[in-house]
Amino acid sequence: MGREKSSGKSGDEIGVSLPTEFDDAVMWAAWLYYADQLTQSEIAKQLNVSRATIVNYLQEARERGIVSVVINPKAGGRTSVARALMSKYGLSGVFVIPNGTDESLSQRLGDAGARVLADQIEDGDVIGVAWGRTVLAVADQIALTRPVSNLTVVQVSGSSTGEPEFSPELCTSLLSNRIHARCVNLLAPAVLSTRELKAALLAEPVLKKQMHLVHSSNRILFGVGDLGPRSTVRVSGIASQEEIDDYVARGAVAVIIGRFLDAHGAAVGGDHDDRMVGITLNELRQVPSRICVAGGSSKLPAIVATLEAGYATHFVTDIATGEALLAL
Amino acid sequence: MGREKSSGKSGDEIGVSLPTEFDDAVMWAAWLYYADQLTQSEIAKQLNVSRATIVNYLQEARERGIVSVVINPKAGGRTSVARALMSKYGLSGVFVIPNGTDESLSQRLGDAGARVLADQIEDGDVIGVAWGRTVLAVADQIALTRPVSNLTVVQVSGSSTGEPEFSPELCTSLLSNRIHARCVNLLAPAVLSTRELKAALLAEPVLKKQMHLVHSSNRILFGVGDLGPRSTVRVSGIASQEEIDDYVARGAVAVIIGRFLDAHGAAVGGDHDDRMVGITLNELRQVPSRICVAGGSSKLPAIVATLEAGYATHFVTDIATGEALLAL
DNA sequence: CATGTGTATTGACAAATGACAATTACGGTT
DNA sequence: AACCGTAATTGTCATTTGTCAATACACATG
Repeated sequence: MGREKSSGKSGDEIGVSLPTEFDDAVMWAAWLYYADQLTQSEIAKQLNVSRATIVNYLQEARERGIVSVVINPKAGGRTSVARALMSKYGLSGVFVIPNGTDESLSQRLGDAGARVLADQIEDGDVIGVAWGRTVLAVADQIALTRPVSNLTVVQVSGSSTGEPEFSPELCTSLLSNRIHARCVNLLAPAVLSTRELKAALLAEPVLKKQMHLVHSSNRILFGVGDLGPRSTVRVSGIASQEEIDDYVARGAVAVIIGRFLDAHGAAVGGDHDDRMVGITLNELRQVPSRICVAGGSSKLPAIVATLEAGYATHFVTDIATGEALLAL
Repeated sequence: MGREKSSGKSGDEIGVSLPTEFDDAVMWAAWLYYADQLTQSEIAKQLNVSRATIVNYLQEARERGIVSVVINPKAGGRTSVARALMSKYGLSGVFVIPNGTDESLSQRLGDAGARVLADQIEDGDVIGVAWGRTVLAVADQIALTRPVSNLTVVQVSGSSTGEPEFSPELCTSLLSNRIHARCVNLLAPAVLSTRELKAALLAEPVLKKQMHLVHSSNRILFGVGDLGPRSTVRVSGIASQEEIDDYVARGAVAVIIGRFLDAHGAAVGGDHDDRMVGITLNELRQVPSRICVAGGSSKLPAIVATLEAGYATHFVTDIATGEALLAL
């Protein structure tokens, strides 16, 4: 009576033991609850267990992805702010989330970004991934609601030696893991000490192959960094404080995927820029679907620069930032 | 204060008025509840309405498909019964739903079938649709959780003049409507009085075109009918009681898409069969993905016949029927 | 200007739910 | 056979949620 153990060695399982064995009980509880709309008590009666057990089963079902709640991304793009942003910046998709606490902003944006990305993903996609707190939040919360096969996730900029908390490698591998994709980490530092060394490294067959994959991404996910004193770039280790100050002196207000932008989104190049390994801004523009996730008042000028120059095709933000962008 | 009216003629909407305008409030309530996991009271506070209103918003969000609960069809296929059925009948997918009341069986099967179909649907699909109570239940409950474009739904058998409650036309048009697909109704009766007339009709350019589309379906959805006294075929009007009795006398135990099968799934042909307009059993086998939805003890022999002969690639049933099939 | 009609909203109550500590069952080990 | 540690299960209670009749509101009509 009740739920059979998941040990799998009981007599009625003939032959091969399958890898991901679902407990029938969990699946059924989920079905009866979410599809048939029975109450937990009714299900408990039917399965001969206590209601509390059903609560646990349902939790498990949600955690294991047997059931998931999908919020139609089309609907998110139909709020008034989202539509205004779409027309103002010529974006093909915008998702705006409601207000919440400031501390949880990147978490909440990550959730939204994850849903937007998950919705777009198709068989055979090659998904480029940048890095940063927000990108990591997306990677951390993404979950596919339908089976997709043959995905590749590729790191689009070299690996940094600094802050490992939201490194390119971590963002890439976490995301690929969550969506069961092939993972390609760029086997190169983000910045090299000379252009010559960079050129030599990129000439290596391994890297040539990897960079080729970077350039063939059909989607890319990135955040926007500002250049304030506590900003992500300043702790990321991709450039020294002096180098960053130099970029600022030359008009930079934003960073995307390691590249610096001025107030109108034009590239701010230079020696340091030339020594960086990763997708360039012009290459970025070649990617058909470019999802930018960013929000927060401190990033406003940086976001404006990014959007104005058309680096994104899809934009995920919060309502406060969205309204501020429209007010400008 | 509160929710703005959806009249759409207020001043802040410049230019074109978009067709499906979502109320921001509904969208936000949905987001805050399902994504941010706030309680209804918290959301009510934030949006300055009563909690009861939030309940209504959330209901509306579910009804309008802004949020939907998806049950991973892969998981449904991993219950022990589903896997046993897959191997016994060589099916590539099986979904088994738990027990419930007998009256609601076709509703519940319809829900499951709808989810299985919705999960499979891809851009550009041509979906053949048979008819019957179960097929109608699928059509009635299907909802896409992601945007899919360029779908065609095509009626795979002629239109009957009998029972209009679950006619081929209704099944087809309802389904196509639900998934925003192009709808192709076969402009011909299900049965003609002579073979010659049928041949003449099928020679018509319009029908030639339509039949060509039928044959190019890449998915097909059908139910299974038995031949008992109260069965669907007997009220459908596709054949007279005498004709049906004749089929039975010649060994028929099942009907799928208007075609009669013997106990092992072999076609039971004859004059009446020759006069029918619609996909044939051999043509059916050419369709890559064939979803069969059926359950109930009275249909057991009919289902066995259908599955044994390999007419289905995917099968949706209830646990009672599933276990009975395994016990045979 | 009163009146009707349909829809959106609310408050109050009953039901359903989630959290958690206590309890029980189980597999492996002396 | 007794023991132990882990994991599943349960009872209880505070919180959250759904329902429903009553009310407010906008808009059209006589």
